[in-house]
Amino acid sequence: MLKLSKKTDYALMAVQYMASKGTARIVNTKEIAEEYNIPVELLAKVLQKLGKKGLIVSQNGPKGGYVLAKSSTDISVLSVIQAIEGHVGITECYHNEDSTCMQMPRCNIRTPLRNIQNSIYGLLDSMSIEDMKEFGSATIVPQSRLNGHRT
Amino acid sequence: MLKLSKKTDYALMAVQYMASKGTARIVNTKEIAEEYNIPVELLAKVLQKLGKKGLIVSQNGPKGGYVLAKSSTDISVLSVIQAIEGHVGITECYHNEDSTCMQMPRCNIRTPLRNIQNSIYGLLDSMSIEDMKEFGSATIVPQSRLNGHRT
DNA sequence: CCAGTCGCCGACTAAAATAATCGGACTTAG
DNA sequence: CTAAGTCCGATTATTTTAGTCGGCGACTGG
Ligand code: FES
Ligand code: FES
Repeated sequence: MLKLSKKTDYALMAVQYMASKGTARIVNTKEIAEEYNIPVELLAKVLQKLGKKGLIVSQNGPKGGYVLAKSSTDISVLSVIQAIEGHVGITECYHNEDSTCMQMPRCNIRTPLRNIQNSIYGLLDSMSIEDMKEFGSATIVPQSRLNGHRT
Repeated sequence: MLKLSKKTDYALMAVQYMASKGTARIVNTKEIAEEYNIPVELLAKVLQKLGKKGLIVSQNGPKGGYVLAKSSTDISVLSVIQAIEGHVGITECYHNEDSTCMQMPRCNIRTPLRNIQNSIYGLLDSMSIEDMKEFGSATIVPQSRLNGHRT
C-alpha cells in the first residue's frame, strides 16, 4: 500500500547522490548505477525524465552527465516523485473530472480521501532533498487532531 | 504513486456505509455491493478480511451480515487500510530486516523515507471513520517546515 | 428438519502496472 | 573520426491487482 515505484526510489537516490557531490561535479549514469546496483538502462530513463522536468541538467558527449539544476534546498521530494510517477492520486479515481469509476455516484470517501492526499502532498512538498540528507531523523508528524485512535 | 488498491477503497466505503447505519442495523454484502456497484464476490472477501481483523463482526445465516465492532470514532482509517493491504511500506524494501533490496548497502534514502512513512501513518491513524464522515473537508496539513519549495 | 440465505474459504483466471531490456540515433570532447 | 556519453521508442518479462468460480458451513424460519 502506498508504495512508491522502484523508479522513484532510484530517482531519489540519484538526486541525493548528486546533491552530495556539489553542483561543480558532473556525474554520469553509470557512476550512479554502480554505486547503488541499479540497472543502467533503467536509471538512464529515470534521469532523462528528471532532465525533462528541469530538475537536473544534462551534458552530452564524453565526460557528459548530469548536475542538479538548482540547490538541493530548492528541490522538494514531491517534485522528484511527480517527475517520475506523473500526477496520480491516492485513489484510483484521482478525484478529478474524468473518472470512469463505477462508484462515483454514491461515493462517500471521495472528499475525505482528497484531504488526506492533500496532507500527504503538503508533507512531501515541505521536505527538500537537503532535508532528506540532514535529518534522516526528525519528526514532521502533523500533531493536529492527533489524540489516539488506534485499534 | 501512493495509490490505494481498489479493495481498500471498497473497504473504506463499506465501513463508512456501516457507520452511517447505526450499530443496530445489520447489513449484508449484497446491500453494500449494490449501493456502490462493487462486484459482490470481491467485496465479500474484503469484508471477511475486515472481520478477521476484528473491525467488524459477522452474523451468519439468513438475515445475517455485518456490523461495526466498535464505534466509528474508534476505527482509524489506518486500521482499515492495514487490514486489507497488510503491513507494507512506502518503499519496496519496507525498511525492515528482511529486505532483499539490491541497494541496501549504500542506500541513502532509507531513513528519511521511513520518517516520511511514519508521518503518513500518523496522519492516517489520527483520522477515524467518524472524522471521514464529518469533515469531508478540513485541513490536517502539517504546517511545520512548510515554507515553500515547489518547483 | 429441511431449504434457502447468507457468510467463509481457497484456488483460479484476467488484466494491468511495473521492472527491465534492446536497438539505434544523436552529441561532443579529444 | 571516434569513443563515451545522453536520448528515445518499442518490446518483453515479471509482479501485482482485480475479479471469478465452486464448494463448504452456519443459521433461521417455516
Ligand atoms: S472511489 Fe471513485 S469516486 Fe470515490
Ligand atoms: S531502497 Fe532498499 S534499502 Fe533503501
